[in-house]
Amino acid sequence: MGESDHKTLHARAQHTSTNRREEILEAAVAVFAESGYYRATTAQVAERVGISQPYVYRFFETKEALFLAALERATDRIVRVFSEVQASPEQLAEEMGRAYVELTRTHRNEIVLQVQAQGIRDEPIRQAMRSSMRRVKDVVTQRLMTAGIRNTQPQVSAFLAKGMLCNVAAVLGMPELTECL
Amino acid sequence: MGESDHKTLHARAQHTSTNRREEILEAAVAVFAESGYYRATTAQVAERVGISQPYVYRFFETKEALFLAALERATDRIVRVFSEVQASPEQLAEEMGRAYVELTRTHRNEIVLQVQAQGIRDEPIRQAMRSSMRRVKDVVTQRLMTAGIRNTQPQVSAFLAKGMLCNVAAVLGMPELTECL
DNA sequence: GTATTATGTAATTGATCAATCAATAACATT
DNA sequence: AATGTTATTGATTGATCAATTACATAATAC
Repeated sequence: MGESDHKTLHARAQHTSTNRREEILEAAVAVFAESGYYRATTAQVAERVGISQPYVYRFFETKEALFLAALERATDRIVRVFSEVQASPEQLAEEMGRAYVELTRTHRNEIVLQVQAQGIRDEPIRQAMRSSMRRVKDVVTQRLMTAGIRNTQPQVSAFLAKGMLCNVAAVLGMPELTECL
Repeated sequence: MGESDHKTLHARAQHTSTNRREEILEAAVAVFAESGYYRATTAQVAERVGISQPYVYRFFETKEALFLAALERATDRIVRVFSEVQASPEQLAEEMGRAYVELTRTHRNEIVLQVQAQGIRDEPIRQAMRSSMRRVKDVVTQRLMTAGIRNTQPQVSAFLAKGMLCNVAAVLGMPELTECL
């Protein structure tokens, strides 16, 4: 569905509709990551932005829709990071791994969101997570293939596997799990 | 903490206190796995056992305590499975992998519980999950070391990583993620 | 300078649940 | 029968929240 709807993009940080949407989304990432999808309240999100709770519903139809948007933003960033890594074919996988570890530091909240969403049983969220996994798998596959790496699939799987362990390590705060990757 | 409290252990499947506890725990695994920790209600668990909702609280002080017990049961089984695998040193890791994939089929619900718990932000549950990861890591390390495998840590990490991807594949119902491991 | 739209809030509702409590039924033991 | 214990429930409460409604104010246009 729609997400790019910017008419007004003055340099000034005005409270335009689009800005608000962004602010809310950013607050949502933080609040959901901190409290988890179910315990997080729309009031918390509102408070963080400095608006009233009902006003959130001007921008997102439901709490679920808000969460899905936050989740998509996280997936977008992961895909973007992978697609932007520059390295020689021999070092590509390694560099992408490094970039991901970096991501778990700079945008931990978005990673936390992904791990949370993996465990959520609501069908729309499960679907979003399946889509997320597919998108990430696809970009990794495409990059490794373009780099001319043979027998791509096992490499991709191993790469994703490491990513999943990274995630858990980040979420649980257990860096020791990640050391020997 | 305490769990063995059996005075009456007739062959007969009476409604002894211990039996009830087990029944509730088993129901809880299923209900939590199906609905997720937060959406699952103690009433659902009770209904599944065929008892009243308040009666659940005779056996578990809080919903959280019930979830923690269910989670521990899941971890126990994983650890047990790994500790019981028999194979030559060269095939040990491979066989343990196979055993785990088998586990994700025979006791999917318990695996689902683990993935869910990874994303839950309540401190007692996070602690339980850290403990769970440590226990699993320890048993894998111990087995690989005992089998005389050199440079254990990287092997262990790679093994755990694959496990995490297995989990996600199982939870999201995406077997294709697991094929090329 | 009034109509209209965008930006916002306060107040409220309707539903859901975890948890408690007082009571009862069923079963042993003496 | 009297006494005690174990297993169990119905009724209720207290709190939390997503979502709605109805109202207010500021900006823009006409």
